[in-house]
Amino acid sequence: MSNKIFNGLGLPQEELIVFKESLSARQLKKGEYFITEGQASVHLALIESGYLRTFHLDNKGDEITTEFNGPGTFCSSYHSFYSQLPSYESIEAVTDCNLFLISFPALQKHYAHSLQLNVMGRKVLEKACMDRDYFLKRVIHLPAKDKYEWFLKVYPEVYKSARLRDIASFLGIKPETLSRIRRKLSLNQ
Amino acid sequence: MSNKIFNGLGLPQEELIVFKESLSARQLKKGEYFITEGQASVHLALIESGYLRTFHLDNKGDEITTEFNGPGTFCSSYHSFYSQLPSYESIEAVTDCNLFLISFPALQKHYAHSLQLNVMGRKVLEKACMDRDYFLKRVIHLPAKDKYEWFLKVYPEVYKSARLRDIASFLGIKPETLSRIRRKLSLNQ
DNA sequence: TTCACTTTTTGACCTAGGTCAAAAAATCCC
DNA sequence: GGGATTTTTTGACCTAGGTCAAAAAGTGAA
Repeated sequence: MSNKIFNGLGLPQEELIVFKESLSARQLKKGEYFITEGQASVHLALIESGYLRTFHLDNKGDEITTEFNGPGTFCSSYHSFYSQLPSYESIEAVTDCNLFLISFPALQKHYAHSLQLNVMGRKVLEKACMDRDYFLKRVIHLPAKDKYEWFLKVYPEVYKSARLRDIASFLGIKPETLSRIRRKLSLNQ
Repeated sequence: MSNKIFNGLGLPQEELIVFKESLSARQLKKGEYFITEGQASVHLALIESGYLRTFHLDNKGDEITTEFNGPGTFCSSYHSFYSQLPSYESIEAVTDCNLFLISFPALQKHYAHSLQLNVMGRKVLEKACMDRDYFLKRVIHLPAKDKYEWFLKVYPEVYKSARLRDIASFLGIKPETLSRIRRKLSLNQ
């Protein structure tokens, strides 16, 4: 079983073995849901392969994509997972995925006993926090074309498999606008 | 010394006493800087009273305010504090402030020994992460007027002391636009 | 392969919010 | 308290990106 993912966690060998025992493997086909709006999210996923998309409906009923997550990262509806309240968002497989799942109670049990696992949790959150910070501070207010170019750099894999309209809503622009940007970029060479 | 702030941290009494020994008090007058762009941020602040504003300069040289922090919360340039690299943002007192500071090495020492402190650190980050998530997912793309009304609800205190232009850049709109929104809202009754 | 359905593209038009400049109001500080 | 400085307000105008509708291109199940 893919050790690359696990070594990236920074857990000492002994702790890692114990942690792994709480994981269960899960496969998702493209289009299947990992989390459905309205249900509390019981599991946190560690992505081994594939990409997931987080989205919710706005007040007009349109889907707004808010996250793409790939290999080596944790994925869940943060709000729902930490509060154990119903999720206001859904998470769908953009491609076929292999996940490792850990349940909320199992994770809490580890947190209560293991300092190292808390350190890991803290670091994962620090990164998540800094990523959101960066997006909020440096990306969200750029003109549409610049946002798309940023996306191509940061999510080169997602670009290949996600729908144009999901990429558009992720960047806060309309599909028509993104389509026009793509045409303009392809004309430029 | 203000116990309300400390009891909110969820540390058991013994740990709290040890933690407090690493803190030093600091006062800031309105307008004074806590963190200056370009310098590594050595301290994390726990705010006892007052409000702080985090901002950076965009490529046109305009200030972009990205955070307001108030009593009971931790404040620092996250990126700089966790990486110990020079900060790309500054933090300024919006009102007179009373802070408790802890240095990076002191915090790391506590983290290495105390499970409870790790739990606290993780929970603070979970909240910070969820707040950013919410802002990014549910607020940033609202029309200007709705964003301002959200701000009034969530930051009623900041509204009283912060400059209009800082609130505007925080919401990603121009001061002229916010001024017009305020007029419209005041006409509506 | 074809038919039904979904997604993307294109065109014509519109509007929220940006820009620029100048007046008015608020704040600072000697 | 008064003159300098900063911030906010207002008006006239502009533009990036949104809206609506219809055609074209993809996708997929039978």
